[in-house]
Amino acid sequence: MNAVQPIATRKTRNPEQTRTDLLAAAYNEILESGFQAASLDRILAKTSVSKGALYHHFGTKQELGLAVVEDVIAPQLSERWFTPLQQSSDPIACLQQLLAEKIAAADERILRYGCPLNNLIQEMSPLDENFRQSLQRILDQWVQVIAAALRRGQAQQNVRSDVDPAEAALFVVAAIEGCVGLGKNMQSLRSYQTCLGQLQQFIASLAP
Amino acid sequence: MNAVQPIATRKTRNPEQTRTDLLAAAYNEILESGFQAASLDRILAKTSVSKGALYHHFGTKQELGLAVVEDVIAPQLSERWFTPLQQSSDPIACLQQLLAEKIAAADERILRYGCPLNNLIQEMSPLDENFRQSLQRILDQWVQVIAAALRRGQAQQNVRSDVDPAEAALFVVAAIEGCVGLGKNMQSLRSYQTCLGQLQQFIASLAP
DNA sequence: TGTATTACCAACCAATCGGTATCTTGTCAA
DNA sequence: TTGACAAGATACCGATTGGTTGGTAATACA
Repeated sequence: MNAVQPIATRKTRNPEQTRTDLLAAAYNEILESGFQAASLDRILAKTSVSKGALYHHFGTKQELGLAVVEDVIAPQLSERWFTPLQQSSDPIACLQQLLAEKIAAADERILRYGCPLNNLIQEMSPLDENFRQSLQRILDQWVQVIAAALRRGQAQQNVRSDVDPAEAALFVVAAIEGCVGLGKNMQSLRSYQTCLGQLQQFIASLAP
Repeated sequence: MNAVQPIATRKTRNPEQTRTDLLAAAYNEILESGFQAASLDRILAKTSVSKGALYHHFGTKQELGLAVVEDVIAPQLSERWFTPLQQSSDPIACLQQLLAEKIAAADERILRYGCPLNNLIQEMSPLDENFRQSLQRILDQWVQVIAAALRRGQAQQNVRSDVDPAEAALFVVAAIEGCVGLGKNMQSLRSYQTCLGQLQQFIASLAP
């Protein structure tokens, strides 16, 4: 009945899969408990990976956390925000659509646990310089991508010429994280969505 | 040489002072490490209060944390934000001045450790319903005070009539926390201040 | 002055933490 | 087929965690 198993899944060992499983479990554990309170034992219980295997792949808990930032969180943001913005010539329309998607996609999970990037920023930035720099690279890229899009929009007269692209981009990112953080406390889908709606109004005000 | 010691300081016991000392030390420890990672032993070391005394005043670590929220953080915000806004008849001018003060008062400490209220919201809201509700009461009040001020401003035609006071107030609070959170990662006074400057521009846009 | 109660102290506790030591086993190149 | 190394398993470690215990001393009240 069954097809012949592909070699990759017949192997009793699969280090890449082990690493991926650990990253996925660590990502969830960190999202739910924060990094410091994230328990390696709980991560291992979720993956049925042994502690020896974990410490074969990652030298320390910090190293595991940084890998979650680089290999899980960064690609997530890159796919959802950076790529669309880099391809768009009308930044205002693009931002409005991205925010509209964010409003439409709002579910219990983001309302409860917020934004993984923002969570780690608030918790780890003052405590660990490696975390701070790793997170800042992502944040910088986010701001730069929006700023570049706004500049292209100005060239095509889709964006008011008196707008400072860098400053506006900085504020947009801050406001997004602020909205998510507020929704996390309010636990109200409506508050979260109206808050992002106000941000949409701000973005609309950047048009000529 | 010394004046006669007042009775209050001559007493070998001073429970109110003990409680205040514990709250102050806990506030700082929580600000620097977060609530979960805050160590009771470190708090005790800072205050030279015994563990027995701590557990006489506070039943659990959670109770201590909630007391910090109610008795330290809430009064701080009340003094700096609620009172001025409640007394003002021109909410836009008042908000601009409060933000100007925030920009001028920006120092290394807020840049590094951020906003105590926001820190606890991000860390504890998903984990502890008591924390969430206690923090939400403060956040709700903040939003309500701004919304009420905007409504009074509309009555006096200092604020555009097409502005929804509740929604705008929600966004202003979210944006403030977003700016502080962003500065916490960037570790750049300039970024922090320009981000708040953009918020000032948004608030200016609420005027007729 | 006697007494009940509040305030405090020092020593201790089980549980959990991140991390390590030692070992076995699977995989692949030669 | 074999040797070398990567991958993984198990048992253990000291340190730290929040919290408890049984007791003492200061204070307020009668």
